Amino acid sequence: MKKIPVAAIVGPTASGKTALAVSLAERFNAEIVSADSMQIYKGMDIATAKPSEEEKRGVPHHLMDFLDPGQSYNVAAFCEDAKKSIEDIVSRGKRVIVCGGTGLYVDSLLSGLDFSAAPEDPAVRETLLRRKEAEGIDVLYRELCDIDPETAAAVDPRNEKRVLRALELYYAAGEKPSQVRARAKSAESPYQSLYIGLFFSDRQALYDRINLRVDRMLQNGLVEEARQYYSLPVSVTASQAIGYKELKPFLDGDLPLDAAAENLKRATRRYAKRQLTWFGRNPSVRRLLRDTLSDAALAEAAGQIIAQSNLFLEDVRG
RNA sequence: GGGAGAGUUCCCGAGUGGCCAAAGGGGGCAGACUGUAAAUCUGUUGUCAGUGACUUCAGUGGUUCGAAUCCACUCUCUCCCA
Repeated sequence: MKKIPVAAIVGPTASGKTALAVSLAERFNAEIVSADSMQIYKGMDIATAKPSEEEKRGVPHHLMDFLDPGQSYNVAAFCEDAKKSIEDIVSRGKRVIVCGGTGLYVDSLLSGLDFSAAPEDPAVRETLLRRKEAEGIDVLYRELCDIDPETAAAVDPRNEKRVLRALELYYAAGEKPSQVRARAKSAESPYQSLYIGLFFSDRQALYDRINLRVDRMLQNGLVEEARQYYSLPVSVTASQAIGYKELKPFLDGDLPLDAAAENLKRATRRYAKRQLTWFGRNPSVRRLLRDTLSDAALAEAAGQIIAQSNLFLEDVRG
């Protein structure tokens, strides 16, 4: 079967992925599939730097702004939804550009991970959670060591989420987590992907952009958005968003706004660093040094990479 | 003017004679990452050569085999009485 060509724009937050993706979409007659774990949520606009209609310039964006913050979401759901979006786009003869900063989502999708092989089991999870409370994570980790030394070796004993998930996999699937995961990985990817990653030779240049962006968010009403956000129930997934939890102490009157804003900037910088680490280790990412490049110059450089790769040469429908 | 107290490594903050380059936290830096991933977790953080050396605990001088820790004076800050 012919693989579907997909260009992926990745990079840290505030690096200019959104604008770049829109430019490229216009140039290559593409639509955008967002791979962002927070921009999926409705109402969380300012904090997630969701592009405005104007910024989208008429380019359709998929998997953005479609879920209520009360709903949980995860990689598996993303991969499933993204697959459908891509099929839809391709069926209409358009190209696909995946754009987003959630590395796990992008990589899982494009590498064709089969999550049906690694099921989720809320009941098992619940039981494990309760056991953790009662017996402690150490006991569970030792259990994992007995069950699957290979997985145990790769998981830090103190990383409760990972220990729990590994055990969940075992009790839900009935076989070693390492085997389950190997199977999930074995499926061949339906995509032919070209990663373009935005990087900075000068870390401070990125941090300056982040700081500036947070200031703008505040000017644009982030505080009010945070108030609304806290007026309704939020899912675990949505509760992780950077932008509200940092402002909470201010909303509660425990911290002045400038201090809360500083914490928000710091949280964002750290997030960006993790993204840099994630995408930086991927050898198939074509690096573009963003630094002081203008949006136009950046779009031109990225456009050339895509053109030279012949990724979008053939008719998608083949 | 008189009295009380404090000055520690990027920051906060332990340490009151050797086990102190100095707890802990914060911050920084680096890394991991397969159904919560904007999350979670790890390592590292005086300098230099890599089992050692060197410089550091406001400053100067002193006591001692040995001081961040004791003494004297100096500087700075906080507080109380005038």
